[in-house]
Amino acid sequence: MEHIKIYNTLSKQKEIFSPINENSVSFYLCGVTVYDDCHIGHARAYVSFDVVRRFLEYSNYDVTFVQNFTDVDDKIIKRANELKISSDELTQKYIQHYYRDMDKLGVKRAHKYPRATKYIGEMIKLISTLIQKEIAYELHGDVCFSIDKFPDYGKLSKKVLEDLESGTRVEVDQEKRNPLDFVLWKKAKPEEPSWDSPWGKGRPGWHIECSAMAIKELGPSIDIHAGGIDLIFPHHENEIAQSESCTGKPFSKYWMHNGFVNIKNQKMSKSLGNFITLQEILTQYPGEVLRFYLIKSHYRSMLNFSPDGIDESKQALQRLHQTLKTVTNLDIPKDKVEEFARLETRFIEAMKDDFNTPEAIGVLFDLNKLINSSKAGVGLLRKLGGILGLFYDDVIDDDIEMTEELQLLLEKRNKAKQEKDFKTSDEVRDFLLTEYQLKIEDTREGVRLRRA
RNA sequence: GGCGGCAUGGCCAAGUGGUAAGGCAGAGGUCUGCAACACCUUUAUCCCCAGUUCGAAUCUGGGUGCCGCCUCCA
Repeated sequence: MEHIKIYNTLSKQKEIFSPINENSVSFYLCGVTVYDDCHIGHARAYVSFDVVRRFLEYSNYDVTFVQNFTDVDDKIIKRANELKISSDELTQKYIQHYYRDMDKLGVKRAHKYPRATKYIGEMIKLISTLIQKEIAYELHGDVCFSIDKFPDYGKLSKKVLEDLESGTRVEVDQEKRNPLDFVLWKKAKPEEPSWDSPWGKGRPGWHIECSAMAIKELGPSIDIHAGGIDLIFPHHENEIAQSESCTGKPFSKYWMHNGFVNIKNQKMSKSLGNFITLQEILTQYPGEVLRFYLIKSHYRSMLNFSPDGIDESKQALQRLHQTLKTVTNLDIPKDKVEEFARLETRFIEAMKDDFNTPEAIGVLFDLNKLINSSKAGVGLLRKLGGILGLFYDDVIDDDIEMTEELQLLLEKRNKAKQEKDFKTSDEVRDFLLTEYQLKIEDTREGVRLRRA
């Protein structure tokens, strides 16, 4: 396979990836609304597309990666009011938390993190254009997008308008021209952050920000636009409608969407309240273990979260690390060049096929076996792991604080072992296990403590 | 009600027309005072029924079960 294939939500099939301009790739990823901590679902999205980005970069594309922060929104206003702080204070805090969590997961920083509130001017321009073109209309200080003016409406989500209209869950505002028309600009209510506009004080609707930021930072037509599967409708559908109506150009060539993280067979989401924050999980597991767990299944499939799964991942990842630690020869032995090359090809082919990380990880374990049996060639493992964003930490064991007491116990056991007083040495081991929940392992590199 | 996705060994998970990758757990072995770790070896015919085909987990039709979207959501 020569080309990278990407599953495009727009066509519902895998397509050969061919960016608009030769070697450069413009990549826009929908970021978080910063009113709360990120959970495992967010991690999946950002890790998934981090892998996509890394592989494109590995394939010599010059990637410009932009990811927004939504820092104006109903939930932000509500939360800020509850906490009696400003929206700005609230969003600053969670933006920092975002960086903190993603750094631990080894997610590369975007080239730019535009924030919605810094692009109000751009949004007003877009909305004005839409009004001029009579695609948008004012309604009591709000501005709505008239979906009937965009014939392609529904092309991303494959929705049929009539079906949507009959849906019982769509709240019908009688005055809208079409019940499905969405708000571009919201009239200000008292006590809310607001900006001046040709239509009076107000704030932007949700969808317009991404159009404004993507167009401003990456141009009217971008290569890849990505986000969670839940954003397909209405968010991305609306982005397409407003952007393409405005510029007259295709908004994004490829649309990529990651599947959900479920927990107990139910979508993990803030509204359902069944989420586990990254902060929580990252106190129990190293970031790399969670990363490994997430990319162990394909980014488009559903992932049913379970702690057992993470334990399993930890165990598996540890084997790779062990090889990295014990095999020191980076070079591939001369008589096994072909065998190594075959594995490398398999890995790259898997990645080229819509970023098949589970398959690629499978190859990593075959490679692991080959390296161990030939006691050499560990450089390739490090390289391929790097494409997946693994091995950024050399140690994945939890840090165990070496207290004086622990130190004494270990010395006592060592001494007993040397004197072949195994009764005492076993007592120390049992003691550590029951009192500290720590396991002792005698490795070639010496004694190691692990959490039981 | 409309639209879409999924169903592979005890668990997780690739494969999507040519006779089932990989991981975890389990078993056997090497190592070890014993363990653990690590390493080596080993373990399935793919939800059900009918059909297409020389050949299907992979295609078609019909079931059953689970999930998601249609409202803010990665």
